[in-house]
Amino acid sequence: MELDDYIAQSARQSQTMADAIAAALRQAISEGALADGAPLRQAELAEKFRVSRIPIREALLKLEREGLVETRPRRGTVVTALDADAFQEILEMRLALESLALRLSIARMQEPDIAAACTILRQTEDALRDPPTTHDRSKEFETRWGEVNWQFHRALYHACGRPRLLETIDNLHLLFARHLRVRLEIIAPTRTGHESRDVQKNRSEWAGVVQEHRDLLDACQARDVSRAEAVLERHIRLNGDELVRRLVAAR
Amino acid sequence: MELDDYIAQSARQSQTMADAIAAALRQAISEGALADGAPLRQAELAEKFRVSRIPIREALLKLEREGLVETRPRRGTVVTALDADAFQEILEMRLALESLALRLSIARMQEPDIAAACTILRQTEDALRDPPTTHDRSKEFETRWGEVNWQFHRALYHACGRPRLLETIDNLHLLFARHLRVRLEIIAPTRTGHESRDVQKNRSEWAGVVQEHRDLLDACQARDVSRAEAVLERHIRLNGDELVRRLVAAR
DNA sequence: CATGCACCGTATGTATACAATCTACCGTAT
DNA sequence: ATACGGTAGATTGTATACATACGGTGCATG
Repeated sequence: MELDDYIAQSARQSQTMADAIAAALRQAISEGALADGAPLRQAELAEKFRVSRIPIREALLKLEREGLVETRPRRGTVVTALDADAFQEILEMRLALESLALRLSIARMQEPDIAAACTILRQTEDALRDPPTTHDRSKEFETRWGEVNWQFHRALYHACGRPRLLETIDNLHLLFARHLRVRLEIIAPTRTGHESRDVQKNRSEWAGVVQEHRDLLDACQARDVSRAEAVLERHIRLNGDELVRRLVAAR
Repeated sequence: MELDDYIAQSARQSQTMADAIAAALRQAISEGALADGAPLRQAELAEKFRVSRIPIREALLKLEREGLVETRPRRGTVVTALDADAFQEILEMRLALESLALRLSIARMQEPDIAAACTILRQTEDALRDPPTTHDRSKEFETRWGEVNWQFHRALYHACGRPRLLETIDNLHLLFARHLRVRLEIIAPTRTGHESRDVQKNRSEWAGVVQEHRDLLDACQARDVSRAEAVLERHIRLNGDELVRRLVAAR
């Protein structure tokens, strides 16, 4: 997918070009279309998006805010590269803030909130029952699954009614997901002969995740804060530590 | 203090005008020189800072990132107004993240870190022993004290070695401190006749804060994580809840 | 042969100029 | 009198053009 395609999606729903471009770049970077440290030259992007460098610069500033890119004055902007330490740090922050959001959320959760989370959980299960067959669809599936997976978490936190907290959590997740994807591709690139085994392995991993989600929802319904937090902590830690381990092993 | 003065301070140490202007505006807003909801018109700022609107726009984008201002497309930028709920939210986030930072910090603290915190604590005590006499100096004193107070917290968290975490905490504190200042001015404006009583009251409050800081440092030296966290939580909560109470009572 | 310096290409930072849109005011019609 | 629509002013968003600093290459020199 080229940058040109990203822009078309968000062009009309944003009120300014800078916003649309920021959204397009955000998605492109998040999907791993640009490698760690890849330079983002203003003139090049301006040509691609058919705008001047002004909205490009403003879009890059927004991305810098989110930690997706880094700019050194007069030396340009590059996609942020996160090492294992940074990954660990983001994980710890997620743990602290998502625990907080969950705790606050449980106290204020109503029926509709639980119903929404339940619906998404079912979608997750459906997605899991319909595994990808070809290699091309495997990656698409992975992306889709990652999204719906995060939607579930968001649904649980939504009732907390803390906009800044939710925004920060979203931001951290974005960073997390991007580097999760990039690193996994580097560490375990899907080779032609090993597709099915990789998918198989992921399927069983994901089944575990779904189970944890179910536990989480149960605890929320029961308004059992301490159990919910324990499950969430374990949930995040399991996935995160697993990855940090692979990262450390790979370097 | 006029905006022109702010710029002079940071003009030479920043590499771009946008950065310098962002720093100047940040300080101005933080000090409460601009009221909640005050409009920041680009042309006006451009004239004040003797630059074009381009670096102004970029500075405003940086401030938007930090939550100090809010921009609605084609409708301009205003200083962010925080209500009691937002204040509560920021307090909760501080609690979660500062606890995390402190916990991580204690595990990695070395002698120099403790010595640095100790030095700052002593400065705090000195500042307290030298109270302001005139009304003009009272506000200046308050600002200075707030800074050194925060420096102590920073010193404690510094050893954690988590740059993103520290940045986020700093950002939250900036928002917190700004609105603390603005709200207190609104709620209890220092009238000519009541200066000394106000200062007196603040002095006893602050003495309590210093005592808590000492407890905190003790717990860190003893590497007693749970005690340190308990003291910190109580410390932040006391100050915060006190303010939220006043805010709610005042509206 | 290594090292330091000067020049040039390239990319970013900023100024000026133009376009688009929002707000406020005023006139008109009901 | 009030509500509605249109126009003018002001303000933001973007394009184009210019200024400036960084990095590399080549040459001169010790």
